[in-house]
Amino acid sequence: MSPADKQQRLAGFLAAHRDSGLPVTIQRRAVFEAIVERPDHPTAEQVYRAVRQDLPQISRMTVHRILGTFVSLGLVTKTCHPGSATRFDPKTHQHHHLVCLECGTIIDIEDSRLNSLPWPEVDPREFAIQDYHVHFHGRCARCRQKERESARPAAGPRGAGGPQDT
Amino acid sequence: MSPADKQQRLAGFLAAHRDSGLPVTIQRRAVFEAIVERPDHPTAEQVYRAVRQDLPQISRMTVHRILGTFVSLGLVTKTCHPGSATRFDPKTHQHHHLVCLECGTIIDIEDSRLNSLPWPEVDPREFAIQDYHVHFHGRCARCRQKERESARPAAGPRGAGGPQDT
DNA sequence: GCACCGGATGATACTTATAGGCAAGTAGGA
DNA sequence: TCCTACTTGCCTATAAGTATCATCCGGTGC
Repeated sequence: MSPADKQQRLAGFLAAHRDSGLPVTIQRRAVFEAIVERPDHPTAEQVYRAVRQDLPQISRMTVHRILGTFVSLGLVTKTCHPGSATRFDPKTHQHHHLVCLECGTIIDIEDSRLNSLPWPEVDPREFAIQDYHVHFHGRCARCRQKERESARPAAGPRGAGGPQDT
Repeated sequence: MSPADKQQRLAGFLAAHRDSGLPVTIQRRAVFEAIVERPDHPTAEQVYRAVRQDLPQISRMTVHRILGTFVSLGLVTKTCHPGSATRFDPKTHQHHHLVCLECGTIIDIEDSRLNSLPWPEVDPREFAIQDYHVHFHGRCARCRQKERESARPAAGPRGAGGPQDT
């Protein structure tokens, strides 16, 4: 994330607080800075550990509460993957995800073709659709590499840079 | 689910166990029967409660283990929604979900237009996509009804059948 | 029908994630 | 600078999921 982008996100953060009448505490600022800098999709626990580098006395509970506040302010979105804790995504515009079925890594996808899908024909009295999100499931490079290495333990898995057969 | 469908699913269950060399225990059979009968997407805890009606002595641990086994056998799929526990879906063919952002209810969508989406252009060395899943977010009828009722507490929220303004 | 074996089960305790209450502290405005 | 309302940090509690290990049971060979 470029410094200019970061400044812009920070301005949005301040504006959202002003508009809602919420005070801008150093904890909120620290949590926000910790989350916008990350390219990944951290869990509350990961955010907590990152924030503790700046604010060692912050409590886990506070991080949870602040992340909840950010979600209601629309500053971050919640996402999740079966078998792992709730993750927080600093991107709020429409985008989609690649999810590794083994390690749970989430990778962002920006593909405009996916932003204009047909909405299913649902009776609006039954369900009011607001937006959608596509999860592509599969296996990331690291997990596939690990699998290749463990599949041939006797054939020299570290040999000559490894066979790039994909 | 019709009795014929259920018989077919049960046959698939038995075949999957035979093919994998796994024993068919009464616990596994009970968990499977509890999950195929449900039209919703129960959590492990809900499956546990349902199974206890037939097998009061079954442990929560066993239900978790059996559901994990079923996922690896491909008999059920895991799904999840931020803020709620992992849910299990007895449907294994490609389908999509409506997810209520308030109560977490998950409703199945069968819309063939969503089954042939363009896959994003990802370097196959970076990520091997296997399948995908579309989540539509919004609010279900019950939550919207509740909101309407709480939005006008002084205007007679129970009056004359309620204004059907949707 | 019976015995055996490997894997499954059940009880318990443990870990992790999240929530509520309350006193003390702090941001922001007068 | 002071005041007030909101936030924070701590403690405890709850829920979901996991690890371990002795015991039990399904499946198979005899």
